[in-house]
Amino acid sequence: MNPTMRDVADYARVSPMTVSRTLRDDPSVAPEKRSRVLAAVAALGYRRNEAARTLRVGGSTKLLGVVITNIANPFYAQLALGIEDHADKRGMRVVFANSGENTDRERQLVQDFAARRLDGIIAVPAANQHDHLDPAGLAAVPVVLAASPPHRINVDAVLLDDFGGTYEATSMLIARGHRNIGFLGLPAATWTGSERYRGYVAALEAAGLAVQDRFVRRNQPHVAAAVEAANAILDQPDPPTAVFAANNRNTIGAYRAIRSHGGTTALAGFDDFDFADLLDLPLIVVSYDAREIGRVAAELVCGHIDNPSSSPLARRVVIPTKVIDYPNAAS
Amino acid sequence: MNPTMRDVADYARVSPMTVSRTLRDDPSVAPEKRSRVLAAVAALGYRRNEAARTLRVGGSTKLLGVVITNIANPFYAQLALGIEDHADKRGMRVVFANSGENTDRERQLVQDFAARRLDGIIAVPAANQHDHLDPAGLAAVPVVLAASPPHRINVDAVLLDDFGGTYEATSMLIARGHRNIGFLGLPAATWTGSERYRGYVAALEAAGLAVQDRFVRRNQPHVAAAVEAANAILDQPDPPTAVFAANNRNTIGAYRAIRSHGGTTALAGFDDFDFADLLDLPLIVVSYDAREIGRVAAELVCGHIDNPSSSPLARRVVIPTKVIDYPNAAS
DNA sequence: CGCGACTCTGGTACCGATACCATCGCCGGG
DNA sequence: CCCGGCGATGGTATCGGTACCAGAGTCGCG
Repeated sequence: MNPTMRDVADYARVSPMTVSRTLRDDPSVAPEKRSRVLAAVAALGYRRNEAARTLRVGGSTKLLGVVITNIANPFYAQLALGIEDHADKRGMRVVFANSGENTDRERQLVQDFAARRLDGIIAVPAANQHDHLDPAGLAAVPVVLAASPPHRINVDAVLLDDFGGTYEATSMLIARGHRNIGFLGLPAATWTGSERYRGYVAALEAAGLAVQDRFVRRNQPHVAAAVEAANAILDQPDPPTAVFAANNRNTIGAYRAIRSHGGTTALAGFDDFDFADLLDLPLIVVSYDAREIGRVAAELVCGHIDNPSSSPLARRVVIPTKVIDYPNAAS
Repeated sequence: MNPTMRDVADYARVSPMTVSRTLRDDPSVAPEKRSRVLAAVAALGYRRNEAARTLRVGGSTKLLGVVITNIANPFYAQLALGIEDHADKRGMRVVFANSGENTDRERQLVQDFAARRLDGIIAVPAANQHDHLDPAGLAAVPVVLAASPPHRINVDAVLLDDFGGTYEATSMLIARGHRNIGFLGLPAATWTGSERYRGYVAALEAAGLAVQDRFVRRNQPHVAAAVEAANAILDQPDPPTAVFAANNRNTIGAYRAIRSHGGTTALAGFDDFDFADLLDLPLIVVSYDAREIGRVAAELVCGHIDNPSSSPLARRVVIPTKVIDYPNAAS
């Protein structure tokens, strides 16, 4: 068994209280006893049990829970870095869990986080159903959403300008003369999915162009499905001369499909990625600072941790997007 | 304050013990009281305090700690997925922390994990100094290393065939007629760094070629530094006709440098990545199943959790590598 | 020299849940 | 009819720390 505080106390011939105080840096411990305690700690390899401490002190596990939909997406790695940036400053650790874009699993995960009494939760919801993310049902653990505004619950959120970014990139395709533009999207049940679609439609309408449903596919869960969907669009008679892809998975899929079709279709997509400027076809991407999203989300959730009464603010922070044009002149 | 078990007991007019038993699915609770308890739980929004439970039961936080060097590297996202695959099966959660390739921070993180009494730790060490990763100094929390064998401590490890993969890829460059081959590596103080360099040297020597130090750079912490190092190699008189890059960061850096030098230098690198087949220059990569590394590491650490006596096995599992040739014919 | 004030230390109870043992009521067999 | 046995329930101590309060010792000042 691991040594306990009492073991240290016995070894140092003091009371457990003196040990506790020493480890809490309480100034009211005589230097001599203090050093005896520290020597005992070293000799026994003692380590304070944080679970017990948490229980007594009545809170603060110093853990921040993060529920995301898909770790494999590099967007989330950046988000994680941003959250860690801020958590570190406060001596907090970050617990990750992957919902796999499944709301049931998401519910299970946040329940588990609440039972563990994590100090706060940052969630990227898998769908528009958010009842299970209400702090009221989660032992009052503060919740902040990322990439999606809350639906029928009252929490803060950090958002992207999904509509604006898509609108701008689609408009750029239109400005270059494209009149038939395909769309590879995300499920309409997600905020991101509906907003990006809305941006696409608005840009077309602003230019007096009609949305053609035969050029629209909205549910590709992985790259292979995106390739297939893009092929289906490009194989039609009188195919579009450009495609907008609503996230990195779809952009990659579309890229592969376009390349295998001769590479003459223009492509724009949401989410920047590492190699966007090294590809062998031109590309427009909607870029944003994913790390900043994490940082802001962590700040917001820590604000609620410090000041539990401030729950019902429901703030929204919108992170701007920037359209980047990679000409990628075939060398 | 959150409701406690006593509150539930009062509400349901039973003793706390009956509530505890009900929530533990103990069969010896009469159906009628059982349903009264469940009703009270629902009415009060009660949630069992896992910290208290852990304290009493004396262990099992059901948390697995993962210390990695750099979350932004997609390799770790796959590793994380593999770990989660296995952890999930056992109802465990995963706590992540980023050491930033800093051994002091790594020490601090594992100490913190031990103090929290996590059930196990999986670490990708930042350097060859492993004393702080010895379970003996960590409240006997089982430790498994990934991507590096233990140095002077006695723990299991999941390894990559760093030497073999590098040897094979370098040999492929030689087989294609290259005689001067540059090397962009990792710090010699890391296992991965020294093994991959060893593989490079061995392949050259097996072909009767000499290692030329002027073509070797071994410490690029990020892509920008890798670009610079690659430029420095390529700008020399009589430059190499091929380069081997020891990880994805260096491969990307080398790729950018080669491209800006006209794209005539051949390139091979360790780590596959998403767009390797979509670039506009040919490329050879050493590929492996990163997710499998995580899965195996989780299995090993769970083995020790189940059977704490089996500590001193010091098993090694080696995950094979596969060389992939992306011709990337400029379309 | 006496007394309050201040410093340091230890005893005790308690955070929330559960292991252990005692108790109570009920049943059937002798 | 009495007693052993069993199923259901509750009381109590405990896990490892820490808040709170009490007590011992020291010092300075009137």
